Amino acid sequence: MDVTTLEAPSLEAPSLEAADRADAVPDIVHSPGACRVIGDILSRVGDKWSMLVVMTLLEGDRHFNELKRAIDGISQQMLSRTLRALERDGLVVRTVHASVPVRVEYALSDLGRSLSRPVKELGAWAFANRPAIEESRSVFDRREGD
Amino acid sequence: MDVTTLEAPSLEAPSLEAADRADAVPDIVHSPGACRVIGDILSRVGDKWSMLVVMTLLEGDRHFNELKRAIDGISQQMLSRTLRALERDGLVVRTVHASVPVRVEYALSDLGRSLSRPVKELGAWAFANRPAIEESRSVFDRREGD
DNA sequence: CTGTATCCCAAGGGATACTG
DNA sequence: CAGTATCCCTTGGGATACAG
Repeated sequence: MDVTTLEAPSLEAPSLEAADRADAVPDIVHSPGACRVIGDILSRVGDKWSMLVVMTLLEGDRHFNELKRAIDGISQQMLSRTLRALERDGLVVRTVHASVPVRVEYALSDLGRSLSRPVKELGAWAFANRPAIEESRSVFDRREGD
Repeated sequence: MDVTTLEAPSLEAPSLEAADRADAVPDIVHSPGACRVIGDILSRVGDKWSMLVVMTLLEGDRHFNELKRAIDGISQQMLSRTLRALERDGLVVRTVHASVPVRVEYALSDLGRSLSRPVKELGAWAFANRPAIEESRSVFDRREGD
């Protein structure tokens, strides 16, 4: 699972079967109310913590502090909020083990796992194109500085 | 391009070739600095306006007010900011036509078009699973109300 | 250990008015 | 037409402290 392997995937040659599938996706933007829906889902999936939690849970179930340690950078507050939001949306399943020190396990639901697919694609895109984006930014900023 | 066709795609049977590809994507979360990168890209791509602009531009080049009208709901302010951010990141190309009433054309760059693929996937997921999410929410909220 | 509550600051984002 | 600037309110999100 080396990150460097990410440089390769589908930048110019985007694994045609996948491209195929994407092209088959109707243009949802132009349907009535699509903007609302897109905005809605994005505000859920689009915040970094949700994605990070989902991606972490992809590897297996985790307890609260395991998640906190794994994601690190996230505050208790945000982890708690994020998990409840994900649970509410049915993406994450919360299981309380009524042992002496209470343990709570978080796991992805099937819905959550299905989300991981497009999310990974986006992550892969981000990783693959980050150099291009940063290059573009520095060029832009340099021109601004004239 | 009927929206209803979106109900179908890959909920339980996620178009296996696509699932295949996603599984082939390395787990970027666990590489050093991955969180920062993901968060960074998400804050760019994750805000609804950016996505909406990209998806609108997918159909063809647009002028400022054409975009404003097409997306509707967006303020001048945000459209302006969003376009500049997208331009800075190299996702959108801005062309000024020095005619009498100044016309500015916005178009997707190759990078922008490549982004549209994962973005569409996410949009399709959102649309396909919205019913499940809303169902889950209402169940969750009802239990809260006990 | 697993949270919830409070405080508080910074960023997001709309409305409006003004400029080239 | 294509913006930039200002004002101002809402939301995101961190730190800390407290509770089951």
